[in-house]
Amino acid sequence: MRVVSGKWKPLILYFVAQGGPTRYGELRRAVRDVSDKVLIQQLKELEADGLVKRTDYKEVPPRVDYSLTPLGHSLAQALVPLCTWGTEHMAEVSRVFAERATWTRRGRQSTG
Amino acid sequence: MRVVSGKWKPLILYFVAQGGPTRYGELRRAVRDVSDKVLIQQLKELEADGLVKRTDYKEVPPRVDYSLTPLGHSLAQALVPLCTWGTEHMAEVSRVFAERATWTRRGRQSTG
DNA sequence: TTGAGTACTTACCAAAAGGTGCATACTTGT
DNA sequence: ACAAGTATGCACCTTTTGGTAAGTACTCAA
Repeated sequence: MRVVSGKWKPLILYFVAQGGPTRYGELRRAVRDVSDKVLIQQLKELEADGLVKRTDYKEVPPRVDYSLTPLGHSLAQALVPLCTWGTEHMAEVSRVFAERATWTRRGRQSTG
Repeated sequence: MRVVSGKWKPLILYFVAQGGPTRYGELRRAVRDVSDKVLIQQLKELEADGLVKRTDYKEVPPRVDYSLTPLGHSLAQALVPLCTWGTEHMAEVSRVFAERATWTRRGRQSTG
């Protein structure tokens, strides 16, 4: 749980798993709404945990890409059923979530 | 991801899945190291998300138990591979983690 | 010379998450 | 009378997480 917890980590794993080695800029555009700081941060953590590999081509202008390690691949596999669950039950889950979001703003409910 | 994120939620799901309807006190002792406040809080969220069902027997002294809804069961299923992954790669992952925990305290590394 | 693109880093800030300790209302055991 | 067990609630605080805005060193195009 510790390794995947991070607002954007599952999404990062998803994109890197899909596209093979992925450049930083591509990830940045793919993930959308993530800031540089956080994206870098999560990539560093994934790298430190041995899930992704960072390759620096030492070119100028800079070129770097990220790919999954074998460990990362196995994790991506293990996440598939969860991803499927999310997709299948998205409607069900986000419906109750939407309801909550409504009354959460103005006080407690009175569901007797 | 939103539904399972919470320091103790996976563990709660695990215990409730294992033992069938589980009383609050049992959970409390099973999960260990969780505070009342947080345990209750996570249970309420799981309930609000439709994953667990709370049954209050209206007795005195109070008796309440928690069980999985069908949705909760399906989620527990989807978590199995991830759990397995965690178990299988625990050594690998926690080794790098331990190393990091060491130098993280005294400054950056210089892995050239 | 200005602007855009590359892959980051840093300082600062806000929100979320989790933890501690105390309170409740009632019963059972000593 | 007093402590312990039952399932919570509340006020307060710390830690963790994520976000914003700016800066870096360098190249290419206008």
